Amino acid sequence: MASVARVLIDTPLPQLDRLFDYAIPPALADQVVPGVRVTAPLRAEGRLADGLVVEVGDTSAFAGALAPLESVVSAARVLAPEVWALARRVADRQAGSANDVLRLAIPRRSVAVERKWLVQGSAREVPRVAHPITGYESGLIESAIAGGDRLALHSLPGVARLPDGTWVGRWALTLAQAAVRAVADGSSAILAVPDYRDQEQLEAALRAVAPPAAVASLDARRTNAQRYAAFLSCLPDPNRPDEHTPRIILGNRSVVYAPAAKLGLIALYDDGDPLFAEPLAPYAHARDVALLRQQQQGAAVIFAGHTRSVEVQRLVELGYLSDVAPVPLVTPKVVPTAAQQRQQAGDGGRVPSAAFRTATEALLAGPVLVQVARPGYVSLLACRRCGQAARCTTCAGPLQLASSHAVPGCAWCGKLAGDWSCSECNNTTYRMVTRGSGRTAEELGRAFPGTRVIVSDGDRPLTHVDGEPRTLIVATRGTEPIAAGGYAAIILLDGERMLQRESLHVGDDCLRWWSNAAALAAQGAPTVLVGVGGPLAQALTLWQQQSYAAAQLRDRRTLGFPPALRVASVTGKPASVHAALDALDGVPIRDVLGPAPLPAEGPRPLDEGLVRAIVRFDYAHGDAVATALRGAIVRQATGGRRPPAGRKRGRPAPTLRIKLDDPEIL
DNA sequence: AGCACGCCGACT
DNA sequence: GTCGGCGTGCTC
Repeated sequence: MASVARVLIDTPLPQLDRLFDYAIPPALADQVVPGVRVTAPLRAEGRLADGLVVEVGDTSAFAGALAPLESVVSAARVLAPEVWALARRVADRQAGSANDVLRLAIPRRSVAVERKWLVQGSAREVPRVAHPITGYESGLIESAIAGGDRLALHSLPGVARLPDGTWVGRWALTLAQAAVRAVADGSSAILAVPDYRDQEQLEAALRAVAPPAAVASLDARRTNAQRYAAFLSCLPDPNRPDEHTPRIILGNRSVVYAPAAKLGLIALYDDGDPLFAEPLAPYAHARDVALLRQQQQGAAVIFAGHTRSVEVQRLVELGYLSDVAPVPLVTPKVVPTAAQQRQQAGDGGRVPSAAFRTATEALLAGPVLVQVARPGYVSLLACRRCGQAARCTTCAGPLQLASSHAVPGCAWCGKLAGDWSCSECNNTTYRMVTRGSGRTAEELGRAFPGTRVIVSDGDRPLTHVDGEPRTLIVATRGTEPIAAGGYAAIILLDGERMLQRESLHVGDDCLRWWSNAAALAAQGAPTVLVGVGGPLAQALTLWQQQSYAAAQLRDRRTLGFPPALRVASVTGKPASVHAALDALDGVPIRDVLGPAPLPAEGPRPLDEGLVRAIVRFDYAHGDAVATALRGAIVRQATGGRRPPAGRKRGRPAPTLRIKLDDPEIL
C-alpha cells in the first residue's frame, strides 16, 4: 500500500504551484487515491490547506521528514489523471498556475450533490448506436475519428429539421453525428461551442441522434450544484472506477477540460468566436487547450465552422490540420450590393433598392432576416477624407486619443503620432468615429408596411422564429434566431459600420458574422451583402472564407503579428514590467514593443501608472519564454517585498500580469 | 499569504 | 543582559 501522496495545494500563490509530498497515515491508506480532495498541514502545525492528490507512491525526493495528510475530504476522484496532465501543460505554456486551470476544470464542491452521486453513481449503460455522418465524403470523418486525426471542417450551411420538430443549424447535426460515432467506437467526445445559443442547438441535435444517457451538458448558465452534478456524471462510476463509459460532453470554452478518460474526439464549433478566449488566468484559448489535449490523449480534433480562423488556417497550411469540405459542396447564394441607390421610402435611407426588392419579394414566401450592427462601439481614429483606420507608422498598431485634444498615440508601442498621414490617401486630418445603431426596427417597419417586425438583440435575444411569411426579423449580429425552414432572404445591412470597428481582425469578425447569418438561409434563398466590396465580399460571395483567412495570414506574416508568431503581453507597474523583461535576457525572442502606458479605455483609475509591454517570439521558443516569465512572476511574489501596510480589503491588484497570445493586443 | 527565523534598539 | 522590531525565506 502506498505510503506517500503527491499533493497539489489549493492556493493562488505562484511559488506553491508544484507538488508536495505527504506521508499517508495508515488510517487513511485505503482512501488516499489519485484525484481525491484532501486537507494537509502546510508550514508546521496549525495551518491546514486543501489539496488534490495527484499521485501516490512509496518514495519521495524530498529530503526532510514528510508531514502526514490530515484528512480525506471525500471519496470522489475529481481530478482525473488526464486532466492533471492537461492542467500542468496548459499552465506551463501560459506562464500560469495549474490551480488556476483546475478552477476552470473542476466545479466547486457541493456536498449534497456529491453524496448523492457517490451512492447512485454515473450512468453505466450507453447504447452504441451507429449513425452515418452525412453531408461529407462517406466514411471520411468516421475514419478521422478512429485514427485520431486533426481536421479543419467546413460546416454545412443551412438549417435542419429534427424529428421532434425543432430546427437547428446544420452544423450542429454534423457535430452530434461525429460525437455519436466516437461513442460507437467506445470513446468519449467533447463538444465546445461559443455560447448557450449554440449549445441549445447542439443539445437538440444530440437528442435526435444520441442516447440520452450518453450526453452530459456542462452549462455555465446553470447553478453550481447542477454543474457539479453534470461534472460528476462524466467521471467513472464511483462504485466501478475501472469501467469506462463513453460520454458526449458539451459546453462552452471550459468544457475542453472536462474529465474524459478515453477521449476519442474533441470538437470546437466556430473557433474564431472571441468567447473561446478565456478571460481568467492563465488566459488559455480553448483552441490551444484542445490541441494540447489531443497531443496528450491522442483524440481526434475537429475545428468546425462556416469561416476559417487565421489560427486554424495557419495550421492547415502547416499540414497540421486537414481541410475537409462537404460533399457535395453546398454554398449559400450571396449577392453583394453597392451602398448607393438607397431606397428612400421612409426607412431613413438605409436599405439600397436592390436589397429592398429582394426583401419585398421574399417576404411573400417566408421570414426575412435583417442583420444590423450593434450600438456602442469603441471610438477610433480614421482618416477624415477616406475613412481608412489610422495606424502607427512604426508598428502598425491602432491610433487613439487619450483625451479629446491630445496628440494621437499608438495603443501598442505608445509612440506619439503628431505627424500622422493616411496610408491610403496621404490626408493628414483625422476624425473620431463613434456611432449607435438607433431605431432600425422602426425604420424598417415603416419601409415594409403590412409586415410583422420582430427584434432580436443582446438584451432580448431570440433563439427561434416560425416560418411565417410577412415577418421581418431585425437582429444584431450574433443574435440571429433560427427560422423554421430557413429565411427566405437575408439582408446584411450594416457591413460598412461593422468594418469600421478598430481591430486588426475586423475583417475576420465581419466575415464570421455574415457567414454565420448567411448559413441560416433556406436552400437557394438569397443573402444580400450591402455596401461592402473587395476581398471580404468576394470571400462571402464565393463562400471561400479560407481564401480570406489565407490572405489575412499573409498580412500577419508581413506585419509580424500573431498568429504568424506568438506574443506575450506583460502588464504591471513599470518596475515589475522591466524586471519581467530582464528575465527574458538570453531567451531568443524577436523583439519587445513598449513598455507603454496602458491604453485608456474609459475611466479606469485602478490602472493608473500601469504600463504594458508586448513581447514577440517564435513558436519554437514558447516554452522558454513562458518559463522565463513564470520565473519573473514567482520572484515578484517572493523576492520583492509586499506593499506597505494599510492596504484595503479585497484582492490586491496584481503587480504583474502576463498573458500569452493575448487577443486584446490586436 | 502566513509564519518563523534572524540580527539591531530601548527596557525591567 | 533580554524583549521585540519587521527584513528575508520557506511552505512536503
